[in-house]
Amino acid sequence: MTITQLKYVLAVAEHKNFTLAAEKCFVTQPTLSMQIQKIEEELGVQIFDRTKKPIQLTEIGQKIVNQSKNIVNEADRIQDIVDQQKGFIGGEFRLGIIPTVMPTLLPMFLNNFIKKYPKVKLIIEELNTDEIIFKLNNGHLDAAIAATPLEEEKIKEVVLYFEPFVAYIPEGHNSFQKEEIDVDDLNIDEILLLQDGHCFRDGILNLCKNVAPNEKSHFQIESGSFETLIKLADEGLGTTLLPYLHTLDLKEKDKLKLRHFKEPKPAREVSLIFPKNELKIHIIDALRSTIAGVVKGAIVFQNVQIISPLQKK
Amino acid sequence: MTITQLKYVLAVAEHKNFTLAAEKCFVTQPTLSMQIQKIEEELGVQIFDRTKKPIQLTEIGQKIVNQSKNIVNEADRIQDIVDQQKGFIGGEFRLGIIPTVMPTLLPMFLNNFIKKYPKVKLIIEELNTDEIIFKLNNGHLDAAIAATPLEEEKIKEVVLYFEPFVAYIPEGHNSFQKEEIDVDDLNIDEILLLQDGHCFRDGILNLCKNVAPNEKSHFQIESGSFETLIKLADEGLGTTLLPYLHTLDLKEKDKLKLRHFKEPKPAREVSLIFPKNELKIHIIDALRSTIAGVVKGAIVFQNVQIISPLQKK
DNA sequence: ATGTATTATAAGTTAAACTTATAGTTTTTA
DNA sequence: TAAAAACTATAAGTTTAACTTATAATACAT
Repeated sequence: MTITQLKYVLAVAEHKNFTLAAEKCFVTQPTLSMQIQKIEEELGVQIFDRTKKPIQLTEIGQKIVNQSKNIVNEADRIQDIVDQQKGFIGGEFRLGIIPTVMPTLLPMFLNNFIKKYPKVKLIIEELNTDEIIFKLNNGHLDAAIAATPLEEEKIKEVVLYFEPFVAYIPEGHNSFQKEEIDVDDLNIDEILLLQDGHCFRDGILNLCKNVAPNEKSHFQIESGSFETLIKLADEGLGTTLLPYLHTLDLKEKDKLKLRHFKEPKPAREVSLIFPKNELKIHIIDALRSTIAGVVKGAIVFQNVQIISPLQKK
Repeated sequence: MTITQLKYVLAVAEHKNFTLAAEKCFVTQPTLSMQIQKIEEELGVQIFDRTKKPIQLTEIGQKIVNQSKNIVNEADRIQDIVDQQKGFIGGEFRLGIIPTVMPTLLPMFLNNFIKKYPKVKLIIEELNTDEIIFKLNNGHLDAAIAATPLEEEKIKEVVLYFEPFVAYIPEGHNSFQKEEIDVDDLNIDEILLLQDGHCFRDGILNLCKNVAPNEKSHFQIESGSFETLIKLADEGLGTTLLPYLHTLDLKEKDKLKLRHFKEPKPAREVSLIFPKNELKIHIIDALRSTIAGVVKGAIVFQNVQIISPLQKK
């Protein structure tokens, strides 16, 4: 059994097709057929059920594939270990970003980063906080950008910036006339929230003091995007909260409905998080400094105080 | 980079000697020299410092070795997965046993087991509970025998037997005259304990109601073996507690100093514990049934009640 | 049925791993 | 300190494994 054979197995399992998998592995199709026959013979089991079209994994095959992913992943880390020792900044780097940060932050730093570190191949994935933690722990992500603190045992957090929340108040609302609003002016029942799984939601819930943290809101409409929430608010269904960077993209007409909070402004802490083993620390640090550079110009509120640190779920 | 090369690296790291390592790998010494040069060249680092005698790992080499252990270990599990599917009972099986169970239980079942399952190569290691949990979680043990419940997330527990505690009271002691004693007759300050790290100690501490669980005993002599404790007790330094199976080996003279507890007798729960993935479940089940068979004849107390289940540390 | 897509087999080539023989080092010991 | 011993590296040649090209076999679609 060789690592190469395991990679072939994974390729076939992924593409369900020997010919295509062979291309992806940069070998010919007969090579794949032979090598997979060989490992099947060595183990004494059928990994693939070739009678089905497209090809299917057998029950035992699925288990072998799962374990093979571990092995191949662990093997790839050897090179990471060496790269870190050498201070080499390059290779694949898998970065997770939460949905409420992705559209505003990514365009700000991506171009800068890839120009400055052309040897790094960034693989960026939009994931919610739970998925990020899972994938950081099992090695399928090298780092991620998420709202913190998370207080996860094996994950280190480095704060990138504090982003204040801005209230979006539709015209008919009784707080619309105020220039600045207070946290207590808003009630959890009238705030439109993102759907479950977005860490941003946790932040907002903690922000609203008049609701016990684990008491469930009876409000049922929860959206996956701020655009939807804004439209719902405009329909008179409530108010919503936007992270500051999101408000920069609004239409001028909608910007009139924004109301900043009085000091101390509620804010979220956005951090770069990564496994404590610090395997790719050089790339992580390059990323951190690049983001710090672009954010400095965008976030005008320097001394934001956090009045509601996000709690770990 | 191949799994074979990683095994060669591990062999050299272990034996600090190419010639010996080559033997253990069933290849000639030049093969090892060449393959290790090759992986060093591929990674672009020196794994071994050959200027020192015996050969030493470089700093980066040590990291590579640690990661290689993971990879080789994970690779070996592929065969385990296949074996489980086939119901095959054989191959290496690494079993950890806590020190206070080892000398009494192992001789009882080992002979039976190796006769019944000659294809299994048992590798038995005496370890304390913390080490066992660590090694079960990282795959360096397949199963273990320990006092339970541990309530570890990734570990499953199957009770083997309940073993009552028996008090060992030296002649001069004021409880020596009693035929049966009560838990309350003993005080933590006078009980001689095993040194820290032995889970048995936790059991005893919980047993003594007149001491708060996290309050430290001011008694300083803690031994690593029951033989020492018995001698100390005979010197008038206190009493001690012995698990029932240990009392069977005592000299007749010492057996006179044993006092059984009144019902409900304090006891410890001894279990076979193993990772929840149940990779080698067939061997584990073979082990469980073998031990159950021999213990049935030895533990005469059938309906022992546990009055003080061991707490997780 | 016949063309198409896909996998398996056969034969031959290339490359990798291994062995034997020996040279070069360092350490031990007389 | 010279010789022996212990150990690692190199060289040359062999064996084995991996890979390619060519083609056969199989399943699927129209």
